[in-house]
Amino acid sequence: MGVTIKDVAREAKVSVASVSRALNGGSGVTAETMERVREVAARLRYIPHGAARSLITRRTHTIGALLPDLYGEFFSELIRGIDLAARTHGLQLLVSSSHDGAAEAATAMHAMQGRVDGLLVMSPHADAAFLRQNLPVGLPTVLMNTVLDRDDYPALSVDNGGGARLVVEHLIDAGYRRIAFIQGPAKNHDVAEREQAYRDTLAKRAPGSEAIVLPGDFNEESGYRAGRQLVAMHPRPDAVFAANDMMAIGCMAAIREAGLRIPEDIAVAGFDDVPMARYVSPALTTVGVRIAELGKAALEQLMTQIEGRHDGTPPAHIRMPADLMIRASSTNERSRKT
Amino acid sequence: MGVTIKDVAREAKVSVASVSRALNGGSGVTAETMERVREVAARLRYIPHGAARSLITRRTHTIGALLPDLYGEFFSELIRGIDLAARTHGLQLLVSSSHDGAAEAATAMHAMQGRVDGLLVMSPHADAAFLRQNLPVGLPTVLMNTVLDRDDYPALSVDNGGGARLVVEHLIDAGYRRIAFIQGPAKNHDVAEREQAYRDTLAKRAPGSEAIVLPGDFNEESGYRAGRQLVAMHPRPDAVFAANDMMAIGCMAAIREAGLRIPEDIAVAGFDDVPMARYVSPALTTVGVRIAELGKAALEQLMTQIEGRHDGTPPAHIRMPADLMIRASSTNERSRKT
DNA sequence: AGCTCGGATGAAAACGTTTACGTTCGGCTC
DNA sequence: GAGCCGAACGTAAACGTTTTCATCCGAGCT
Repeated sequence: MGVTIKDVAREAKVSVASVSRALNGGSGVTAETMERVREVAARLRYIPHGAARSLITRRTHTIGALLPDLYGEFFSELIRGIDLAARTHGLQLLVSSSHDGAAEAATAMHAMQGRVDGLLVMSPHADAAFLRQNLPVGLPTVLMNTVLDRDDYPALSVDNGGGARLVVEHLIDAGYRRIAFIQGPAKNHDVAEREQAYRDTLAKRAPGSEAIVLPGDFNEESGYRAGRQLVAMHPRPDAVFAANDMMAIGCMAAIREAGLRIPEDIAVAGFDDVPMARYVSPALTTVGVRIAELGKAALEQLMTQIEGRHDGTPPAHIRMPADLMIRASSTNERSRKT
Repeated sequence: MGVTIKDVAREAKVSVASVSRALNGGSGVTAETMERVREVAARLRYIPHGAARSLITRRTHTIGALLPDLYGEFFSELIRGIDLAARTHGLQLLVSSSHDGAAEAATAMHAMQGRVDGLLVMSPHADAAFLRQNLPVGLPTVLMNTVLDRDDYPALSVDNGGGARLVVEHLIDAGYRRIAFIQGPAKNHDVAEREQAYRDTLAKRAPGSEAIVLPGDFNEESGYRAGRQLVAMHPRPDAVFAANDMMAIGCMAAIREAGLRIPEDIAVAGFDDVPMARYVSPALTTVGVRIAELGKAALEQLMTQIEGRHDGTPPAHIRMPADLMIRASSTNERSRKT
């Protein structure tokens, strides 16, 4: 169907080898034949067949990204960071998302074999055993936000613990004491780290107070439900820290509906700093995680691996710093309270 | 480096042909040898080489998506729709974005050759001549939001004109008369359609009023700048229709800063219905364009083309309906005004 | 017993490239 | 003018699969 290198060779009256030389480096051919070949190739609209080419060069100029989802600001931002970095290296992006089950994730990984030069993996199913079993051997891989018992692969992740600690410290410093926490999806490792830091910081910095934990699933609606529970509690919490921004926003809606003021009656904080966070009113205090930077850093890490510059050092595990963004939803100037 | 089919064949003491048969359909081999081959393949962690396989099968199980950008709600949503549809067909997604120039877009297209079964194209550079010149011949292609003089390729696009008309009609019906419009990027075709409909509707439904057009570039900040200009005008417009939601939101900030009320002093409307639109206050009147559905529809269209069911009918050009979402930013109950 | 038929298997071609290796040929050095 | 060297070019192998075709073998039939 398509026009191949042979067609060009025949038309230009040279061998396929010369066509290849003329179109690539250009060394080893006369300026004249190169000219002629290029002209013919353009006229015939010859475009090299990617699969055939990468079969022999062992290079695909593509990197694969395995993500749990594509929905929402977080992944949008992550992909953007990866894509931006990828195109400075002249790479394409093969994305695969929404692996609900481990089997599906495995299939996606297998499908990458021979089509990518390296893999960026963010998957809830990606424990060490799973990876060892399913990763194509010898394929450079970098993990993102993945819990790993051993340091088999380089990994990047958000400093969930540090971010959550900053939030709780900020709330305590602002005088809030009964601070609730809204969880995310059950098996999410990021959430677990945030919750742990919430509990630890609370215990350390406000010894008398107890942890108040409500369920959630990262969606706005679950934040709304948690907010409904929250306002009905006795005694009522005076601050709430949601495991992500969307739930915080849902929670704010519930608080407003109950006729309470933010932050005078209840302060609200989130996690992620999605663009929307600064537009809701009051603007949402949250943790900025520089997601695009994480994507970029992960790709750079992958590139050093692909280009074979393993300097013998064991694979690094980098934590991306998380910044506290203090906004109106928690900046009530009130002094201590019981 | 990787383990190939030959390794499996040697280890299982059969020919590569039998390995291939055992691992694929399974027909043409004894149950016993199939068992043995599968065991060996699993033990060796054999994963077929995608490029080699698709070189001969002429199938990649991948579709390419050429997008101008990945940033923001619009593309996030679009990719999600495409991805969702793709995975029901068992397809991977090869994305390529941010082609600033035509040359870059052409390179991206060429890189797809031999790596995808079909192409989804959304590009400002994609006029008919460009496509004819750069699209790999014989590669199924569907266009999205692309202006085309002839009906060479099937295409899907948002009903920009219809959506904009609904907004302007709504504003006029609500009693607004001095309605301004904030433009998007200069060469954007969607924007041009929206602006045209704005002008037409205004002329038809509110004959006395004149068009007031401010520059913008789709970013929130340009909306803010337009808002600053807007509030300083004499006479001041009493409504503003931004070519997208982010600019509308920026504009709202400028209006609020000027001490004016929305919608009492100035009504605001946007386009796209990004998730944020319902969370700003007042909630933003806008046009919902079902972006994910557009992506899904485009992919389905592409699939029928790939599977060779061209039923002789000329390629369809489908318009996705746009729904007016009336919210608080424009629902001031005021009767006519000069 | 001889024949045919069909299923399991292996050898080899094919996919479209790149590249190692020969071959040719022109020009240079002596 | 003979010999040599290097550049240009063609031939063919290689990449890892799938698939066609031929071969082999055992079972069933006459």
